Amino acid sequence: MLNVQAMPTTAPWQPTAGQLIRQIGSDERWSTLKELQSLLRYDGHLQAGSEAELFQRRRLKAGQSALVMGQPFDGLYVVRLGTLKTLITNVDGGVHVLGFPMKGSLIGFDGIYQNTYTSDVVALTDCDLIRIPATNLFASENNNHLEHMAYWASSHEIIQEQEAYSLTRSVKSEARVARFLLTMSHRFEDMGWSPNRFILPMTRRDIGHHLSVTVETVSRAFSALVQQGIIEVDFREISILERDALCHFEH
Amino acid sequence: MLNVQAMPTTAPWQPTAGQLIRQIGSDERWSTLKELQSLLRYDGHLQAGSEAELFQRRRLKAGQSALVMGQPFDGLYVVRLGTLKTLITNVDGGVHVLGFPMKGSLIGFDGIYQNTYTSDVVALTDCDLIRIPATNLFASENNNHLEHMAYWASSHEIIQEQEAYSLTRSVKSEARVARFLLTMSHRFEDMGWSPNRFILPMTRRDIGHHLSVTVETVSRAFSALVQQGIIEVDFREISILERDALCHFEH
DNA sequence: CGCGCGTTTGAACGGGCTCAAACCTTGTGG
DNA sequence: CCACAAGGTTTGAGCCCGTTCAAACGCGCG
Repeated sequence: MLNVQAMPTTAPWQPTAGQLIRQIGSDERWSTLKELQSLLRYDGHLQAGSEAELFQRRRLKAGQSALVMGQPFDGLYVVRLGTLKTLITNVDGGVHVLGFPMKGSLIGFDGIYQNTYTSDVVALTDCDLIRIPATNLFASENNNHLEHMAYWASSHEIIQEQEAYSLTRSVKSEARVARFLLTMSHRFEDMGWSPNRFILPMTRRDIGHHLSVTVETVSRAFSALVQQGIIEVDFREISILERDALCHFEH
Repeated sequence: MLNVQAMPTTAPWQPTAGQLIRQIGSDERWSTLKELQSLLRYDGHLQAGSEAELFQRRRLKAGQSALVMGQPFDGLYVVRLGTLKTLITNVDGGVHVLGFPMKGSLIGFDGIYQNTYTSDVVALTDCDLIRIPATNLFASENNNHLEHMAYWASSHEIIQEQEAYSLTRSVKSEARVARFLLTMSHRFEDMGWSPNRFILPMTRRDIGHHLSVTVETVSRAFSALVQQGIIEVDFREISILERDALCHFEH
């Protein structure tokens, strides 16, 4: 399929080309509107038939593209399982990671304007997405609570971007990494996992591209936090020992 | 006048509380749905009655707050005239300017999630806003094309934020300032004014807070561009002499 | 006028980038 | 199963750019 990846200079993962077809497993299932509401934590009232309305799921293996910049908009996706990264690529090849969608995140919203996705979304782990087709979104004859929900959720996404925005310059890299870890910790806790011991699904490079620092700086910040006894690091596995100290950094 | 600037540590702007009432001038007029569509550049088809539907306008003098963080969501606003700044303030008083809404921009979208605005929006010049009340937005009994439009426009805003996002670290400050000037130039051109000669409505400090650099760095970047003969600067007035050279910087 | 604020420029410091090397993990093919 | 390759991670050394501190000037407004 037309999965033309944005490639820096060399080809990252070639296999993605043909796999978007194969990703449709035989054990494909469907999700209800009710599950969507639960994932998005939409507190609006349920309506009759919310169990009957079905949405297709989409499986992705780590490294596959969920959305490709430039492709025509064909709907929104809600993450049911796994972690992805949203990134934009400059003309000169420089990349910036906008965020790391996880369970309950809404992706593809940027494609509504001008019917084209404006960022790439790549799976970092095996993922399970729920597709909200554009047709369902805008063919609001009887029920427009679906659009309501997407509308509401996208507002949430904007806020998250704003928060991530404060992770820019002028704040020492160590503080930014500390804040990033707290954000991840909070998100893992939201998903029902341990907030003090988790495995980062992304590379140091991804983190760096998200925080706008280099790989080395991220690594050095981790080492510094370890040396202060605030966290423990074993490659991707992070243990938070002194949460208060970590919080104290983001000031 | 009530031009109380955002100040750290001490009380922010007390007056705003009572002023939201007084801002309603006597010469208040109304806007049609058709004007809204034109401002937002929404290319959807017009519907019957789009001339009849009326939306209240809201006048602001320079320095007044359009939206205050924490206040309950009561609708969206579309900028009809003037320039504002959207900013968030950290707990330690550090501010970050998310953007500069101008004619056609949609503001207040972040308030939909949890019914509370999450950022401050302050008028830099005298402004004229069009209010889209929450009641109109969500009471979509017969017409939901209003919500469609807001939905669509908010997607546009997200994209703009993404673009601004690439103005982070690792890009030399001079290049970021150059890019900022090009963005402003483009926006002025969109509004029908000269793209090569315009007056910046914001201070160097605001620009710095937007690009995450200090006032001095912005000033030095301007000076450097002047010295290279690329632009001319007379306080707030900017003249672009060598657009190509300016474009060449953002690489 | 004089105060506050915006703007500009200079000098010195420091933090993050660049370049480089070493180690480890992971996946692939023989 | 092992060897090898590719890429992720860590650490070090030196340099550059943006910050910080400081001072001067212009402008608007009370």
